Amino acid sequence: MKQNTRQQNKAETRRLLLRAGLDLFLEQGFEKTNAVEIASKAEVAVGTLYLHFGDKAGLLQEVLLQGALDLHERVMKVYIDPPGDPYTLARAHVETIVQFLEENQKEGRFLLEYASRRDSAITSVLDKIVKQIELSVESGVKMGVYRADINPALAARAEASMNLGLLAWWIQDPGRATREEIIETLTKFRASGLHSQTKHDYT
Amino acid sequence: MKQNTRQQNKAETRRLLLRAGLDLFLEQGFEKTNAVEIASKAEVAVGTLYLHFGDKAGLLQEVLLQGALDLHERVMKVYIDPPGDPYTLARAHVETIVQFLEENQKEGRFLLEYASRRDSAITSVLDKIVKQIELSVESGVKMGVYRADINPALAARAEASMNLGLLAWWIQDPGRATREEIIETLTKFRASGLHSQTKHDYT
Amino acid sequence: MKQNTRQQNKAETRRLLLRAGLDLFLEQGFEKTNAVEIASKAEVAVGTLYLHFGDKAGLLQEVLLQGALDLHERVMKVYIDPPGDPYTLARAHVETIVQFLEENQKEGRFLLEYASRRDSAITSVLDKIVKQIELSVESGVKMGVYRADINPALAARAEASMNLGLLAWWIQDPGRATREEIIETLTKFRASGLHSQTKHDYT
Amino acid sequence: MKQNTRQQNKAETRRLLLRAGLDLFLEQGFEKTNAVEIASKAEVAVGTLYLHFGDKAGLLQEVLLQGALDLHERVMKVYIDPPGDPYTLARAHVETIVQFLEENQKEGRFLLEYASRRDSAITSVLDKIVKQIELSVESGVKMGVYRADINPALAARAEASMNLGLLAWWIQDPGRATREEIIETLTKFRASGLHSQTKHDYT
DNA sequence: GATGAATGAGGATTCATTCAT
DNA sequence: GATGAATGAATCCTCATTCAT
Repeated sequence: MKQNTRQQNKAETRRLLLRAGLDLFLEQGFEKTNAVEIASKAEVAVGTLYLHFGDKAGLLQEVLLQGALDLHERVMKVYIDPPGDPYTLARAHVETIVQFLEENQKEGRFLLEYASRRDSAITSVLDKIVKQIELSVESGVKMGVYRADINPALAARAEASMNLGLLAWWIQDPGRATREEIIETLTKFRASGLHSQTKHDYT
Repeated sequence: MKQNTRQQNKAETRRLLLRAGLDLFLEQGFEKTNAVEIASKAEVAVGTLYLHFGDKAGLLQEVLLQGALDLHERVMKVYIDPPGDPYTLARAHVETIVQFLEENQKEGRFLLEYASRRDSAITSVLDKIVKQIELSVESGVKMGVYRADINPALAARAEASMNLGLLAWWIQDPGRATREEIIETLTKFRASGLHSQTKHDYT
Repeated sequence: MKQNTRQQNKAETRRLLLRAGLDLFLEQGFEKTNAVEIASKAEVAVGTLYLHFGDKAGLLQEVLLQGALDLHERVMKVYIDPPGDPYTLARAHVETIVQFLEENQKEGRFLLEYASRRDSAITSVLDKIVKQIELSVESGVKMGVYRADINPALAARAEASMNLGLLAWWIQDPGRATREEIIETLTKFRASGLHSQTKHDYT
Repeated sequence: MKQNTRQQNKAETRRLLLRAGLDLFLEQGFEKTNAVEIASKAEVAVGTLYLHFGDKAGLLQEVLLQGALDLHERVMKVYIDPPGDPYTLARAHVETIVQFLEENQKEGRFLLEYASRRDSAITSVLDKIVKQIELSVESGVKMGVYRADINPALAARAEASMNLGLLAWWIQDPGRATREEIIETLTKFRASGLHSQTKHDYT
């Protein structure tokens, strides 16, 4: 029992540090946030931060990983029992991300901010999401609803980039567009960019 | 004459510093690169860096600005006498960027790396490019070749994000796809994402 | 019985800590070895180290003292019933030390390493050994087998230094000389350095 | 000319740091002396220490090397035009060291203190001195004034250890013996330890 | 007796920037 | 304009030690 309390306290301390790190990294960026500040915000000693995460970068990785996993989990739910219709799937995918961003403003902003950084813990999670999109594109192509002349890996990457980029821009100042406009825009691009059609449509 | 030589030397020194800064920022990132290192690589004294750029951030701004302006100039050329057909325009836009990246690998990689940073000098240049895309979208809508139910500002931003994101990913390891595949993918998304079509197409 | 077991466990824990301390101090030096590391190597909690030895320095003292006492005990045995002949005594003294070093490589190396440190617990033990040598020198002088024009205290100190220094050097890389060569060298210096002889011998 | 002044100032700064380091390391030991303290004593900023020596250990090495080279130079002078008689050579060698210690109390004490530390810059210089003694022993053996049954390398090492050890002990409290007693003791050991004589002398 | 998470003062090192030459 | 030695505030990280369990 006692041991259990100790475990709980340790976990609680860890949680406090993760939250403090998230807040400060988001506010000021990783480089401008210093270790004492984080510890102080978490109301623990600096040493405790190093005890739990090894170094400041270790804390960043964990913060990032935590957020990325949360988002990943959400997005994956859409694919567990996916709507057959690509447009609906595209919309569900986009809506889930927007939903997540609205519920977890800080985590979301932070993730978007660091998603493009090299060597961040996010990269691998991002890759997984892209892979998932790729699979759904492939199945769409097989089913004949998506154009065959497309490279699913590239299309998936392009789409993820578009989502991330537009959302990062939007979330920095949500007054720039309504939630619905954002969802619409992204959905249209996705759905139609993949849909079968011929070039002569444009001439 | 002597004056002229001095001018030339000054410009040359500036060029050396910009190049050294670009190389090191790209290799190690801005924060991990220090002023003495840059000066040393440029084979001048640290003081000289401060003479030319005020401070380290000043050098970064100039490096970024230089690259962004070069890219911007290139992209703008496409819009001076644009092809009427949206698909061709989209392709020309994308091709120009890819071309630039291949000719200026380092500058390109660096720009893409910093494009998503808040407060970077690049942001304003990026905004200009986005604005240009927005105008072309608007004109496409007016001409009736683009769907009317689209927010040109958002579409432009979405497209720019997609370009940047996919290209950043590609340029980190060009073996991931051929140049042509990249151009194709981006062009298709752009052209079709904007083209008139109705939702029932997908049902 | 249970009490007995507890006693045994306590003694065992102490032994584990002493050994872990010895190993790590020898490998990395006292300053670069930290308490958690020692405890971890001994497979006990840090607190336990403090329970047994008060502080890190306390452990060092005990490690040193233990080794020094072991060595002292050995050396003293030679003087309990000493051979009358100075050469044989000198040889027996030297051989005992070499023997000890070979049997307790780690302890030995450690002792030699710290013997010259100021303020180490070893100093007092070393002083005792030197005193013992001094007594034997004095008795030799009285017996007329050692030259009278010598300061026994200094001679004893000189000899102890020589022993320690050469042995420390040897033990760091035993390939440098055979065991017998070391013993021979030290014995000769001792025996003859003290033996009566007149300066004109050398002219 | 200006450049020259700059050079001189730099050298002066270096000298100040070396002296401050020597003083403090001697007083408190390397580990207990901190960088700010050294810089402060040298009346420069901490950064300057790092500019000149890379790190704290770098300063220690230089201090040690400087002292060792000074001593080495002195000792070597004895061997440039050595007295043919071994006793006189032995005495000259010992006297030179004692002389040096008296003239450079601090450097001397410091050298002796650190001579036995592993991996100190001193080791290589000490090895050179030992090598020199070895050569003189070898030549003594060839000339027939030293016993043939001795390993010159070991004898040289033994003697150097003896010198260092006794001197280190003496210099810590010079009241323990007169200068003359020290010289006498070391000279006798050296001269007689090496001189030809047979074991049966002692039986 | 034993545990090990937490502490926080202390120390090493960095590096943007200055300024006398 | 150019130089580069010097600066010192800022920051990262360590680790001996404690104490509630």
